[in-house]
Amino acid sequence: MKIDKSITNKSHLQVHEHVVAERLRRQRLNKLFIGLSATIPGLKKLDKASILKDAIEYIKRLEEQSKALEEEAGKQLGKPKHPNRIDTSDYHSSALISDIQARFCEGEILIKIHCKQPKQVTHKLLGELEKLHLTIINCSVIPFDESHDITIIAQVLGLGSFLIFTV
Amino acid sequence: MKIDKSITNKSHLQVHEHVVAERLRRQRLNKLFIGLSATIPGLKKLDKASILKDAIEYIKRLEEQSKALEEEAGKQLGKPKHPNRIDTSDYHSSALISDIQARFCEGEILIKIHCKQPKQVTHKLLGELEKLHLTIINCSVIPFDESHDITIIAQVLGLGSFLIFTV
DNA sequence: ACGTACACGTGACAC
DNA sequence: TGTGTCACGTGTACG
Repeated sequence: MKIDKSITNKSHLQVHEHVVAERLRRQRLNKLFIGLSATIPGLKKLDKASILKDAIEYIKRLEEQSKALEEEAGKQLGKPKHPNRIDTSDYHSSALISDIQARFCEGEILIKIHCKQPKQVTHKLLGELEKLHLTIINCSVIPFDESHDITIIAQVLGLGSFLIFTV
Repeated sequence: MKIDKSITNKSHLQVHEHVVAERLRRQRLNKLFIGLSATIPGLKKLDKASILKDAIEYIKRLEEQSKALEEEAGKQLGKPKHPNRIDTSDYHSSALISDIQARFCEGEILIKIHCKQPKQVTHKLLGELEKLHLTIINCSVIPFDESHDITIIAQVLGLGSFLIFTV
């Protein structure tokens, strides 16, 4: 049974370009398969299905491991549920700060705050730092999206550690 | 032109089984592709090539992160003297920086450097950040004791985490 | 002989 | 419009 070539109005040249393109695509895919298999350690079967399967498995393992390590790093500092998060209810109640979060690591603290009135907030914060016997090393205020980001670096007297306030 | 079927002595039933088997294999592969794409966060194109490419990329990112976290954990347990210290020999060899130390916590990195020529050092650092596809959020330079302290805040593209360079 | 895996060319669909 | 991606059936090689 003869197939009518006229229904597909592709020229022979176009058809050949199509097969060439498909060839290129295939070998591109295969390159990626090889690359993926190279990134996976302990892979014995170079079967495509095995590559994909072990890739999924490996990614999940890495994610669990990373999460576990991060939690462990956080636990070493005390607070279990939200690692390194400290109480910031006092600042929230002042209604001056739209968003604040804080973390600390090894005696260093990082606090991020979004606020509208940087002057009042910084003044308040510097007062708090004063109460805590902290030495201000650096303080910078930059405008960002109609509000401000403030970064404060403070140092604990006596201790060598720093407090990093990124407001 | 008639094709001689006798050279391939497969029965019709056998041929059809072959077709079915290939179909099953294909859909098994596709299931794995879907599964792989599900394990990769922040994946927009569901293209096969993109899935493979982003999978490789993501695995490498996770490996680096895990390695970093492991080093951190190891140093915290084993060497209590300078926790979280990373290799800075490259910068030391430049003789531009008198002292540098780096720490990181929860995907955030803190680097402290003492240097005499802040311009060159910051330029060098910003170049490195550029290479790492980091977005510079803030950069401040303050004079201190005849040298300078530089603070750089950068953000990892795609990730929500920050890199804090306090130079 | 059988099952499995792969590359190939081809038609179809989408942007 | 063509450029890219996909699924399909088929031939073929390996264990």
